This record gives sequence, structure tokens and C-alpha cells, in this order.
Amino acid sequence: VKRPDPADASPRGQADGDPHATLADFHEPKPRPQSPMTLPDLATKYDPSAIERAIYDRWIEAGVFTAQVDTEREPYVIVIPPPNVTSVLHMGHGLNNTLQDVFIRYRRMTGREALWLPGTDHAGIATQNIVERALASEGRRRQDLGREQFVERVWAHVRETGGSIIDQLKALGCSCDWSRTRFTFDDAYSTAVRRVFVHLHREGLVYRGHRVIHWCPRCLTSLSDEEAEFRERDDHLYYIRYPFVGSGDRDGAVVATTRPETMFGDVCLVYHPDDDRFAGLRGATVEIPLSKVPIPIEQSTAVEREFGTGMLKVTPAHDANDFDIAAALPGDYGTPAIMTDDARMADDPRVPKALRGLDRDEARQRILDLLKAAGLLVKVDPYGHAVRHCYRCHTVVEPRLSDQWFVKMRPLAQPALDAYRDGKLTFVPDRWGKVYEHWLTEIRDWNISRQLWWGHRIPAWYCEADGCDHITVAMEPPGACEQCGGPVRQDDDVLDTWFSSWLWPFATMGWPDRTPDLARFYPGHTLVTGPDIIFFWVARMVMAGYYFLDERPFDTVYLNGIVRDPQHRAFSKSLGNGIDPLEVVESYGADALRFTIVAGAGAGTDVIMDRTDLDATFAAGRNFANKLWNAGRLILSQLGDAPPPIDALDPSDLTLADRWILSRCQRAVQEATLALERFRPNDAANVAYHFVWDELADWYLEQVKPRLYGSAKGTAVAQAILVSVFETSLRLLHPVMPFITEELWAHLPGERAALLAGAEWPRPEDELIDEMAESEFALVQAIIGAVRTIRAEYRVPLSTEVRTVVTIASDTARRGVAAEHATIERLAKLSELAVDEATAGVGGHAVLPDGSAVFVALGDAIDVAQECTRLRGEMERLERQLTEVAAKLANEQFVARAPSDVVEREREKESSWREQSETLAAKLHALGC
RNA sequence: GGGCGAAUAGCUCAGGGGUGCAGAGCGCCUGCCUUACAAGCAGGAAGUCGGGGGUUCGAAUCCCUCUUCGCCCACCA
Repeated sequence: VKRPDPADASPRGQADGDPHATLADFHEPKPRPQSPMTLPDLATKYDPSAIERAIYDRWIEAGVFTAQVDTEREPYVIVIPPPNVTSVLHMGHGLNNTLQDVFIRYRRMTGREALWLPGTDHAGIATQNIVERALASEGRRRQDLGREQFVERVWAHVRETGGSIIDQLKALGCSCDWSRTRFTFDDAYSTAVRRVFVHLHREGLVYRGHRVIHWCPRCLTSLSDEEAEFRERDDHLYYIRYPFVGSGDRDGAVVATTRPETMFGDVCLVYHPDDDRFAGLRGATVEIPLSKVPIPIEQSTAVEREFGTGMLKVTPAHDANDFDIAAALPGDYGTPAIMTDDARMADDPRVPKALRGLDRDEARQRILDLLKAAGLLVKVDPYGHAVRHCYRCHTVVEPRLSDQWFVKMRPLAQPALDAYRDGKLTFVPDRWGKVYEHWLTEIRDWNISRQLWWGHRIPAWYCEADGCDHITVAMEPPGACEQCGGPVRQDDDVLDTWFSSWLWPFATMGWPDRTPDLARFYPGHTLVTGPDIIFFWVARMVMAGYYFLDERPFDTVYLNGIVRDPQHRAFSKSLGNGIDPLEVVESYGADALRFTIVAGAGAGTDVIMDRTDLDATFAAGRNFANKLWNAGRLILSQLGDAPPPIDALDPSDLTLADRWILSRCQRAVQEATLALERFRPNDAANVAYHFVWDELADWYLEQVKPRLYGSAKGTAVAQAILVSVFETSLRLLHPVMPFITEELWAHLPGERAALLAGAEWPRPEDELIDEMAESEFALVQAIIGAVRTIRAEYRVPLSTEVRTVVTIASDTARRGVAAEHATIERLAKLSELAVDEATAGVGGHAVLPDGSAVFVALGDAIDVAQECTRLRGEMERLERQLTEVAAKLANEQFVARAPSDVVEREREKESSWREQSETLAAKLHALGC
């Protein structure tokens, strides 16, 4: 260790221009500083429930969430993904809405005219299911009530849950503009939906189609492709012989199928024209087993020769592919339907009498038994495949031939695709953009009619006059058929929920009218939602936005993750593993919930929460809120009246710690701002957290106490710095923790915005960074750390008077330490820390950030033998490092190719370590080891 | 069948376009009720960054491959 320059010796503090410190201060025992002021009326522990409600009311009263139409400010708009009115919110909503609130509060503070438009979704099939389930528990079905009464019943449910949802959002602190709350079933919104249907129909983009769609036999409705989701299933592949007519069942064509129960709807068998195994069979006739209905054998290139037997049964009414295959065949084979809408075997001459009325699963079993008995079941193989299920009730979907309304998607998809490819629409994280792109590229027409009662009734009227099959599509009920004047009957069906929610970004703003809101707040900016509805909702909103307003509805799609339990299962009602956000808000406060969820969730990463240990799950947020609260209590109690603004301070009055904390604060501002701009709210939260806890509370507050309590000079300066730094901290944390920051803000002295929610975001300014102060204070921290480590290792109690001697290698470090004499005592919790040339005694050393070493001696308090062991360990470590670095420097390739500063750093390391090693050797020698 | 993502400390996760990057929170160990905070303070242990191979002066980081999980898409019935 390099010896300090004696010329530079005591009184070092004064030599370095620190007006407050003298070496003598450290050797004079003095009374503990007493806090001259009393703490304000803030509880020792942060109690969120005591303040949250009142704070929310103040925001509402002040109208800070209400977006203005007539301001100069640039708008910033988020539309909420409207929660379904099926039930109250779960933790997934907690995550989603907290993120939106962070984004909107941040932009509001940066001076944008921020609009967060809230609302709810009528959620057709989902809500209808909930109410039907409630009815079922009363032993009734919707048919017992009739359409009108049933819808009234749903409304009653919706009014209840819709209100709860809004209360929940408020409890979370969401800064929505409640004056603009919308519901996808509002009258005005319904008008927009009808308008879209009518318009697209006129343009030929909505049409009536006759084809095989996905049908949920439990919900009794058709579903779109997206609503029929795949699930893997362990199934079987049944090999069934279709006997040639007149062969007496002994000879026939063997077909492999997973669905024997559909066989009565077969119209033919097909094989690939190039398949030699079946050469010449074309035109032959086989009988459907059991029903003995004769069907021909045909050829189709759609057949995969490798699969099964290479012979495929064609059931056009019960399989979409078969429908296409049959349609492509030369003859007309018809489309016999042999199942009812609730998936039972139909009362149809094609179905053997014994099977009629059985549901599809029972029927399958019976058929297999019968086939086996008849010797026609050749083989059964286990077969795993993906089967479509209803996304609402998880019943296996039944392909069903029917008439439905469809949207022609290709023309709508193109602009949405271009927007992504041209960079007008970005996804965070980016990989979801590819998912979006792929879906749009492979897009198929959208079945939008649902055989439900809860939803937007399709504005189509069928003519009931004989000989007229005209369909009148209109905004309002036509009195008569527009073609023949005959009587009309409205379509019984309703529209897919998503056919209304795809209009959300503009139908909520009054479209199709040219409202001021629409002019001002469309297009919007950020959409925050889950990746599971990219197809259902995100892509379709983009399509609708371009089609009807010729502009994207938002520029960035931020995809949040999914909240899961410790077994990584998504929260669900059936598993009962969910966490009620309100319960968490009550126990730990909205801010604790918000902080935990934001800090713990990067874009697109799932969040794991354990309902069995809420304390641990929300500890980070709860503990931090309490820390901030208590730091606030200390600071607020010490500010007196209004300290001067920091601009008014004489820079020469600032201590190293002052300059350091100001610089660190500025760095936090820069990093948090950058993080939010880049849609990294977790980074922003963590930056603010570490600044407040690790730097402001752990170091600055400790070191500033003597000045605050009047035992050191410069009280006013310290107060000014404190108020400035704390105020900035509150601003930085406000988007994530709005309640506690707002409450503390209210206690700050001096002139500033009345509400933090409406205050300005701190402006990042490079010139406020003080690199010198940062590096010097880092030395101070390193030295104190070394002292603490040694003190802890040797169990030197704080009550023991110990002379601590620090020898520092570099001038920089010496200056840093000397400047901090006056304040170091408290922060180090040492009885004394002195700087001296004498390096006598035993102790330990630490390497400082600048590569120099510090040796800390603790006088007589230490056992020599113990110290020798310790020093030997140090020595070994040093030698290992030295060998490594020497080998590196001996490597010619490294020296030649690595960047020069890297090589230089290695050299510095080597010389520094070599010096340390020599010093250590001397110490060991001196101690007689 | 195609595609995507993940694998880092006991748990949950950051990081990762080469060189002071081996990190955070929780948990654990030790000592402290120090007049803001025991929801705290100080100190500490703990990971061959999933396995293998490659490129390079240098790989947790880039490439290949394997394994294990998860997700999405898909007309082999």
C-alpha cells in the first residue's frame, strides 16, 4: 500500500477545504446529536388503508384524470382492454391495469394531454354462460324465461359486476377518465356496431355463407376459428372395414378414423389417384357398416397416402375438410347431417334405430361394440392429436354445416400487415409482432354470427314472402322486404363479441359521428394487453382502424405476461388458485401491489404469485412503501419552514455527500426516464427503488443527520438538498406508487403543484451529473464498507472504543475520506474513523474502485492469530489473481488484439495487486506470522 | 408437422451486440430494539449462468447440437 504523502497531513480536512471537519472532532467524545424537531403526524408504520381512499377522492375532485379537448398539449391515449362483465377482476387485470396506469401517469407528468379511456365489454358468450349457470342452479334454462326475460336477467348481472369492476380499478389507483366510461352495449356503441355491419355488407365484406363451422354443442352456438382452441388429447385411431356390396362383409376397404360416430354421414370413400394399392377401385361401391347404406369409392389428391390405410371416409356435413373434398368431386353427393345441434345421433333414416338419440360419446362406444361384433373393426391404435374445444366452456367442438355470417378478411388484413412491416406498429417484446404477422398472412374468413341471446342482434331481416329469399340489411328495422315488400323477420342471431370490441378505439369516442373527442384522441398510442388476444382483438382493431378511419388505432402494443401460481399454472376460477387484488390492496396497500407487480414483471414475462404466502409475495412492495414512508417522516420532520431552492445555494457550501446525492438523483432521473420511454416499467421502478433505499436512505440520510440535528454546520444547505432530492424521488415513484407519493407530497413545505398527479416529471439534464463527486464518494463507501466488514468479522462491538486507522493509497481517495470526516461517524456507525499515516496494528484491507487499496487497522481489539489466518487467506487470493493476470499479460495475442484500455486495466490490476501483496507480506512479518 | 420462448444462488427473476457482470428481491446464517423505519440496520454464506461441441486472445453472453419445460400455429382423417 502506498504511503500517503506526509506533506499532505493533518489537518487534512481543512487542507481540503472542508470547513466543517477537523481531526479533533473525532477524538472529542461528544453528546449524541438530538433531533431538534418532532416528527410530523405520520404513523410509524405506513398504513395505506388510512389514506388511499381520501387521496383518490382528491384526484377525482381536482379532475386530473379528465382529458381536455381544447388544450395545446399533445395527446397521449390509451384505451383500456375492456374487462368482461362476467365477474370481478383478478390479478391478471391487476397487472394489466397497473401497467397502463404507469404509462398514462408518466405521460401525464411529462405534459401530454393524457387520456385513459375506461370501460367494460358485454362479452356475449362468456356472460351468457355465467347467467345460464346461475339459472341452472335454480333448475331453469334460458328457454324457460324466453329471450326478453333472459336478456333482462343478464342486464341485472352486468349492472352489478360492471360497477364492481370500476370500483376495483379505482382501488388499484387507476387514473382513468371516468367521464368517458363506455360499455360495448351502450346505445351509441351499438349504433356503431350496426353501422359497421351494414357498411361492410354493402361493400361485400360481410356475407352469408353455407359451410362447416365450429359448433359448441353445449353453448349451442357457432364459434370462430380463434374461439375453437386446440387441446391435445389421447385418442384412438379406429380401422374400420367398409365391405364391398355383396361381399358378405368378408372383403372391403379399410378406413382409419378417429370419429366412427360420423360414419353414417359418409358420402363416399376416397383414395389418392396415384396410390397403386387401390388401383381400379374407383367406382366400386361399399356399404357403410351397420347402416348398410351404399356409397361409392372416389379419388382425391387431398388424401395423405402415408396416413392410416390411405383410404379416407368423406363426411361433408361433419368435417370441414371433407366438405371441401366432396365439393371438389365431380358428382353431387349431398351433405347428410346425422347429428343434432347438441351432438346426439339424429333421428334420421341413415342412422340405425338403436343409435338414435345417443350422444356422440355413447354412440361411439356402441358403434365400436357393434363393429367388433360384426368383425368390421380391424384394428385400434392409440393416437394423440389436437382437438378443438370451446374456449368458454371447453366442450369438444362439433364441426357442423350451417348458414352463418362471415367477414371477408383478406382486404381488411392487408393494411394491418403493411403497418407492421412498415414499422408503423411495433410490439413490445418484438417477437409478438411475428405472431401477429403470421396470423394475418394466413388469415381466413371470420364467422361472426352466434346463436346466442346476449349480444348485438344481427341487423338482417329475412323476407317471409313465398318465392322471395331476399335479406334486408339495415340500420333500423325495415317495415317490409326492400325487394318485394313482403313481411320480414329479423335474424335471431347475435354478433360475435369481438365484432363489437374491434371498434373499441374509435366507437368509444363517438364514431361514426365526427366528434371532438375522435378528432383529438384518435389515433391513440399505447395498447397494453395479453398476448392471448392478439388475434381476437389486437389485429382486428388495427384492421378496423385502417378500414374505417384510415389510421392505426395505436402505435405500440405492449404485451404483459400472465399471472401464474408457483406451479406455473395460470390463475383460474376452477383451480381456485387466484389472488383477489382487492384482498391484497386491503392487506398491503395498492402501492405495494403495484410496485411488486411492476418491478417483478418485464415485458412479456409471466409473474408468479403464491396465494399461500402473500406476505412473501408482496414483501418487496410493502417493505419499500414503508421505507419510503419512514424516510419521508425523517425528512419532513427536519425541513423546518421552506428551505431555499438548491439553485440559490452557494456551490462552495455543498459537501461531497451533497454533490454526490444530487448527481445520483439526476442519474436516477435519467435512467427512469429512459426506461419508461423504452417501455421498461420494471427498470424504472427498480431504479427509483435502489436510489431511494440504497443511496438516499442508507447513505445520504445517515450522513446528513449531524447537520440536520445542528451538531454540524450547514443545516440549511442540507435541508435544501434533502427537499430537492426527496421531491424528485416522489415524482419518479409516482407512476408506480401513486398513493403514498401523493400523501408525502402533500406534506412537503414550499410552493409546488398542489397534486403530484398533476406535477411535472423531472427533466433529465446531463450537466447535473457530477462524476467527480460520484467517484470520490464511492471511495468513501468502499472504505467504510471495509471498516464495517472487519469490525463484524472480529466482533468488535460498537460500544468498544477503537482507534481506527486508515491508510489510503491514492490522493483521490484521501481527499474523499478527508472531506467526509465530519459526517462519517454516523453513517459508519463507528465510534471513530481517523486518517493517519501510522499503519501500525492489525486489520484488513479492501480494494477500492479506483484500483488502490485501503488498509484498515483496528488496534488492540483484534486477536493476532486470527488476523494472521485472515491475512494468509488474503495473500493466497492475491497470488491466485496475480498468476492469472500475469498469464494474461504474457499472452501476446491478448496484448496485440484486445482493446488497449482493457490491456491497460490488466496492467493496473497487476501492479496494484503486486503492491498489496508486498504490503501484506510486510504485515505478516510484522505480526510474527 | 412447423414456429416461438424459457433453462442463471434454496425460491421468483434481472442481465447478456465480448474485458470490473456473476446481480436483485425473498429465504438462510451472524451481530444489533442505534431517538425515520425490526416491514429495520450492519456483516455474511450461497451459483462450474441446463449438458456437450465450436468460433475467439477471451464466451453466462455468439454459432451448432442435445435434454427438459412452456406457448402458438397447422385441413394426416
